Amino acid sequence: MARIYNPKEIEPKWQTRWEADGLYRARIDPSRPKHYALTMLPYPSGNLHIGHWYAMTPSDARARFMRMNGYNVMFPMGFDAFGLPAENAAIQRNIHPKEWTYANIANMRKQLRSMGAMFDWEREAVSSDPEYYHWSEWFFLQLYKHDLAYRRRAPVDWCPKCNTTLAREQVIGEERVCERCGTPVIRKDLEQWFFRITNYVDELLDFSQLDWPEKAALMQTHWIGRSEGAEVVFHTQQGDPIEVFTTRPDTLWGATFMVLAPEHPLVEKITTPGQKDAVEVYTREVLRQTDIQREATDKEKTGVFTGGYAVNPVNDELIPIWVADYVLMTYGTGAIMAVPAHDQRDFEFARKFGLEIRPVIQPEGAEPISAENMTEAIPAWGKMINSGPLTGTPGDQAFERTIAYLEEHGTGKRSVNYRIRDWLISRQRYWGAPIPMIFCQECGWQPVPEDQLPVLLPDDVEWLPTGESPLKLHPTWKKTTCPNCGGEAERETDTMDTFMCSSWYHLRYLSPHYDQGPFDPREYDYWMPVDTYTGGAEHTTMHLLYTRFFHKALRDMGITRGPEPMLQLRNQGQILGPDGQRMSKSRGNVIDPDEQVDRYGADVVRCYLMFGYRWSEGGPWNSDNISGVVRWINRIWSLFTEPSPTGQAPDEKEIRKLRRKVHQTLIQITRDFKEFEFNTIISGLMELLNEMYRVRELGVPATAAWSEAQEIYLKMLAPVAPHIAEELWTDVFGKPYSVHQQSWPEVDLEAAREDEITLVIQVNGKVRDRLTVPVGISEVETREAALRSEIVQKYLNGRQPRKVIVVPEKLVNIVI
RNA sequence: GCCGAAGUGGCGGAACAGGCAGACGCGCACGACUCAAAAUCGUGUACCCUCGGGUGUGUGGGUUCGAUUCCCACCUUCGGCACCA
Repeated sequence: MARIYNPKEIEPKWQTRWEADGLYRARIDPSRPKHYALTMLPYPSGNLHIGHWYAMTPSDARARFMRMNGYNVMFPMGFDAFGLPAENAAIQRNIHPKEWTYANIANMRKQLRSMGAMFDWEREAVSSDPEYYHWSEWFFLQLYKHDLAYRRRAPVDWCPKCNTTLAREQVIGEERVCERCGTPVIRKDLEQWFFRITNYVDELLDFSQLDWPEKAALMQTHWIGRSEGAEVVFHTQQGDPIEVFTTRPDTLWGATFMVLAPEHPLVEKITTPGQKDAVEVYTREVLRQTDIQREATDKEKTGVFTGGYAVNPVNDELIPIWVADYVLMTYGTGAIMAVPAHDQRDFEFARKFGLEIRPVIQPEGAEPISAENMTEAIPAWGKMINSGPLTGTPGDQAFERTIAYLEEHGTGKRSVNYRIRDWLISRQRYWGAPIPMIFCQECGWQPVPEDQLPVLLPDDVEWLPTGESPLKLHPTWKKTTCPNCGGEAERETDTMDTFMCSSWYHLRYLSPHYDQGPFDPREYDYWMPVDTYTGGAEHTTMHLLYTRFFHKALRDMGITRGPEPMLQLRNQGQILGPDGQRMSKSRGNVIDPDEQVDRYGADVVRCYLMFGYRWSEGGPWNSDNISGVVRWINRIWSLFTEPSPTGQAPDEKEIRKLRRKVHQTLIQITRDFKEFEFNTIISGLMELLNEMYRVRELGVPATAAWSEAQEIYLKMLAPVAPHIAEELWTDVFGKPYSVHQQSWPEVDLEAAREDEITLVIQVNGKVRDRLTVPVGISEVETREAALRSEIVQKYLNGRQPRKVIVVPEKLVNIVI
């Protein structure tokens, strides 16, 4: 009796059965190769988004494919559960962040289960659980012990809406807005905790061990921003050294003035009494401005003369020292030598304030440069001119020879600068892992002893409308004793950046309840590193950079091993609303996955998300296109559950054709899984189904080839549509449970082989004829067959071809 | 401004070593079934055409017997960076 395809019945049925049987439990098994597949964990915002489905279900399909290929696969899931939205809910709706977070997690677990993914829920980790953040704190202490965590007063970015500092990476775009809430950040001078990610910059620039998208490596490379150059020491007339960094030491003889950042510590000292008022007015004005105003690249250069002079160490010339806000205190030394002839910014400044412009580089083949005629700086490399002893040095040697000259004379040295800053991890918020440090008036900052971890967050907290951290306001929590002298002391009330928690979650999945350390070393030895990591490209310069740093720092402490934590990375694109805009509640274009699952079933939603897009690109949700997938799934159901026509004798040729299509599809789909090309996996399965429908009418269903096709079909379907595949395999066909424990089918190359091919005949590059020829036809035979073609004869019209190109088993091009 | 990626039918997309452009699907048209509609099934579907053929993968050039694919320039869209010395 044919049944109707009813995903509402079969999907929960199998989800329950798989879970009860522990089908997806990942256990150490040294006899099998392991595969650690990881997809970025969600923030428990309350509801799963269709974007989560888009990111996770193809990852799941691929993890399932790896499992069928003999790998012992771990595919864990958890929650990045600390963070500001929980506190905002607390302030707005008077719900405790813990309550809000854990209610959301409970809901999202349910939603995640409806995907039918092979998550191993026994390995679930939640970063806001004390048993998790115990070890976030412990990692902080290890970094502190190894001098990779330190406290420093520095100008930092502050989000006035979130009431907290942010890492440089969390300030987005030219508008310099908060990564979370989009509010423009302001600059504050604060004492904060930092991690020394800059100790690892050179290693972080090495991507040779990684199979990552080039784009991701490039973004990290740009973010780190390595520049090679020289450090040169100038001296003021009073004898104070001013260090500058330059990428163009070869232009040193063209330095006609110096510029200090307004915050530079020497500004006050070198300013002469006559310039004092002007300098003070200027610096005060600059410091008043927002970063956006100050760092706008199109604004006209401003600055003021200090009255002081410095000596250029290569020619002993006195050059004026200016203060200007186009020099940033946060990069290099906060001071520059200005070479207006060869740097556009210095050029604009010099023109505006009438400072000398002196060309010292003559690029090859260019007109001789003269200061009067220049309309812009000449940044190109070239022969050194007007450069004392180095005059005449060719462009390709200028850089090295100048550095050698500086080192010989003790006035400078080779130097490398980076754009990246140390990672600011202090957050003035409640809902995060406490920074386990104690301040004692006598002993200074002291780490919390490891046996006193975790420092627990207090539950009894209140929020003031000012948005100040409740930890700071708590009456007793911060009061403690100094671990060193036993005297009265105070806890650090700042918590850690949540990126700290997510820098090691892949390690917590190894053993989420282990209490002797952050993870069980036996699990580490078997499962790490992560073999395949998938997620959004927006995490490239934050989470992914932090995670790599974390792994390398821990490796140097002997905690982790190997060069990298995540070997292979793939980024999926983004699903937009049906209007092509980013989905958001305010636009009202949000697609709710629960609704879609309710309407079509999880298998259809999974397959549509795989079929409709290039996974790496994404695109707008299209509710029309899903009907193609609905039809396809229904046609699978019908073909596999309805009786096939009988009576007709099978045709050998059709049997051969079916087997060929089956095995060709298997080859194609195997490759597509490896390459993350999910759309052609589905279209391949659609094509094969169409072929099965075709031969069904031709007596083939009574044959062994038909049974083989059905079996291979369900195995290939299993990773993408796990429920219907299981239902058909186990319940309809009565094959041994579970389809998800079957091996990936073996390709029969003989069956996949074509025995004749369509030879394309071109005349002058245009297709004129097609011939059917046997596989293995020789080049000579191919050529002759093509020339015998009537159509070719007509074009030749008795003439000899000028040239005949033969591509074996593909094409002949006859040039007349 | 700098760096990078991408532009293919009405639409999503395929073409994986430079060798049949448009697989698969949506949509549309026509047909079958039906009193009718939906669902389902079948056929067709890049454009132009005088039915010989001609044109066509953002635009213009180049390399090649042959280019969606390689090279150069430009346009558009998206992503990253942005006074980084």
